[in-house]
Amino acid sequence: MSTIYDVARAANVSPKTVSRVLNGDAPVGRETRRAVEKAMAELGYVPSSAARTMRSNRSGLIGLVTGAISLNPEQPSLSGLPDLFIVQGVQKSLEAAGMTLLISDTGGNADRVPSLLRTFVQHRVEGIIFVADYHKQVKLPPLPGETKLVLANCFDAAGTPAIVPDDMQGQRQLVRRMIGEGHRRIAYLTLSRSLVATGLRTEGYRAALEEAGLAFDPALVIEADVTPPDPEAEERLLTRALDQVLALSDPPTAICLGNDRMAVRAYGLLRSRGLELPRDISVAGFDDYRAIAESLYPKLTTAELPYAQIGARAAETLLALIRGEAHSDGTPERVRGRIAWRDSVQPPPATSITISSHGRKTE
Amino acid sequence: MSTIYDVARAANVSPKTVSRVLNGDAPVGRETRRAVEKAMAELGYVPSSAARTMRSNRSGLIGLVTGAISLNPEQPSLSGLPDLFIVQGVQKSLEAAGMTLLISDTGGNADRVPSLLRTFVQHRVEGIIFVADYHKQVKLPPLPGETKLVLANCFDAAGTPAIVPDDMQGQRQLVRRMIGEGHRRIAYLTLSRSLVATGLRTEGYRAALEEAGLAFDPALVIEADVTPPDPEAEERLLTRALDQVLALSDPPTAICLGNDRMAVRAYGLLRSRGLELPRDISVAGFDDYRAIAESLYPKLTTAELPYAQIGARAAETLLALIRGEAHSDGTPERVRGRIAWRDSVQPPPATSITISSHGRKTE
DNA sequence: CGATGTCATGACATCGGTGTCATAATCGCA
DNA sequence: TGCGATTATGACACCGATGTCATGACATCG
Repeated sequence: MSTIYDVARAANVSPKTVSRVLNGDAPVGRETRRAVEKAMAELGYVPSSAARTMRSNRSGLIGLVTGAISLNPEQPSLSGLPDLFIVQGVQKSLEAAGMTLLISDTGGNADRVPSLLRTFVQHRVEGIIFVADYHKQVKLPPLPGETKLVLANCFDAAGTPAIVPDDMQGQRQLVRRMIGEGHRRIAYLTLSRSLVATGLRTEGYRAALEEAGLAFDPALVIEADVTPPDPEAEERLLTRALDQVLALSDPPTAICLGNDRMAVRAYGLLRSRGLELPRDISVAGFDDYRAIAESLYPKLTTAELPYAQIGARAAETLLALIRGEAHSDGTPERVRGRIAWRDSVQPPPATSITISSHGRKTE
Repeated sequence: MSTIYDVARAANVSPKTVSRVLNGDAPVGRETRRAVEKAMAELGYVPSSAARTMRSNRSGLIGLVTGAISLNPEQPSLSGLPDLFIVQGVQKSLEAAGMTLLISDTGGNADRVPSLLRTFVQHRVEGIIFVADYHKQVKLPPLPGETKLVLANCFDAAGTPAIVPDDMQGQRQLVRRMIGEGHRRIAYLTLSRSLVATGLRTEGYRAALEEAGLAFDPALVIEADVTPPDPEAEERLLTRALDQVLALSDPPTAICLGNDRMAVRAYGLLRSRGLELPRDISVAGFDDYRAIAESLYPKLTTAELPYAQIGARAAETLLALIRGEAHSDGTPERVRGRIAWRDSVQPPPATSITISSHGRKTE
């Protein structure tokens, strides 16, 4: 593998001049530059980032830690893959900046984080991005002083720069739009209440109701999922919650589920109770897990978790930190997702509106 | 950041001795070792892989190219994520060997491969793994002579070491087991015939029939999907194919679909035709895309694509190559997946068996 | 016209490890 | 008991870039 010296010799210049051509950090004569470029091409020269790193302390590497890639046989694929979209977003932004991504996976085992970080330090990464599999608070092991760090899809108590999804706005927009379709009684069967997202989304749900002048009915909001995942409990909770809201004297015409996977199960349960979707009742998910949402019939209306954007923003924030631009105001940056409006939410059936004393629409 | 010299001074030894403690490549006195380790701990010393790479030409890095992480907005998530399990498998094996993974994503754009490879060369990766999003033949741009390369989930004409799923055996085992449940008429609605996997799986399907002494009926095998994905065409093809086999005078009691996503759609179509699953008809998928297979009702029986294992084998093969162990026999290594036997395949209904002239079972 | 600044280039030291070779002490065994 | 093998350690050069400083040729300006 040829070196900068080989190129210098071939172009009849000094190595330093070749370096200048490479980095464009000082003027180089037109003819000289041409000669150097020719020599580089002919020799197939590719600079060694190791050598550059050593002298200049810029490795061009960014470390990323995720638990995402990991498939945990015990714990199927609840969180699973989606946060890889975050990685994708990160990668795209970093590549544009000429950085290369070093990805490590905890394999679901938080104990391994220190060891992964050590590997990163060995490679002298210029910054680290920590990606969580779902919106949560984390506590990271202490990092060697100056390390630049950004959190994606999570945040910590120390005010480390963080990018998270705007769960509140997501649910709010979704419910607002459902109300726009004519729904007045909207149930919300949530993920485990222990999740950060659940609190925020419930806020969004209530905000949307309030804006529309609708009363908040606690009977319509039920925690119907658990963390960590447990197929049996999930089944039981969702079934009970569904039956509970359906049995209300004034039952909902639409149901929001905590995520798209819950929505899949809700489809099955509702059908087995003789309801036809989306005619008899509307259903909405959350996450926009496309492999699911687009395959179902009817195609699932849901709120997007803007993973790719979270990744992109995390990368941009980190690059800014590296450039030395102060950035952190201590509050996580919230990224708003789109509403994926598909077919599972339709205007409420006329009968239902009539039955419920909230009828205001015609026919 | 402290260096090996700092450690040497603190431990009162030469830098070379510290190096020996680090690498364990030469005997070091018990007391000396202890002193060095203490000094390293106190100084928080982490060796610079850049420096090591320069002198020893071992970067400890492996490059991995995938189109997988990429989300292509045009082309939803057909292939999408599953091959990330390959990455996971690779990572696990490499980490055990002390290697770090450099991951690059083509973003679905093959033109970017050369540029990604250049980045890898800059970082002096010791080998490269190329991961495809589905089993296919690929043609890679020429690599600088000696580069160690392994293909995962794909293969090329040049006989580059490659690891692929054993599609033939997967389908064969699946069908064999369905036959074991009593099915005699099994339809197979395949993915696009242009896919490598389709040919192999059809072979497997026929092999299983043959072993059971069942005749192969071409009317039961229909191409019912397209590549690249096109929601409209997919819908049309699957609908037509389903109706076609259901209308046969001797209709199937079970249907194999080309993948799990097709199975999801088949669930919907079959139900909308008044069939109850799994009572009236059995359905099987392929891939074992768990987020789907386990969420459906009934839970989908399917053949696993052993992504994690493919990744692990690819990593092991590459490590062997790097160690200089000749390995490539020019034929791709096939990795066999498990059958994920869930609830969607049940014994055929008695009536159906009676009607079909193949009846051999009772009741 | 001399002082100063910019362009273009090179010499040289240096980043932090490790390969090579040398050296001294100790050990095993003929 | 003597000699080759092994243990334990250090001196030194070197990997391939780049930072720093120096130098000469022009250009600009007061």
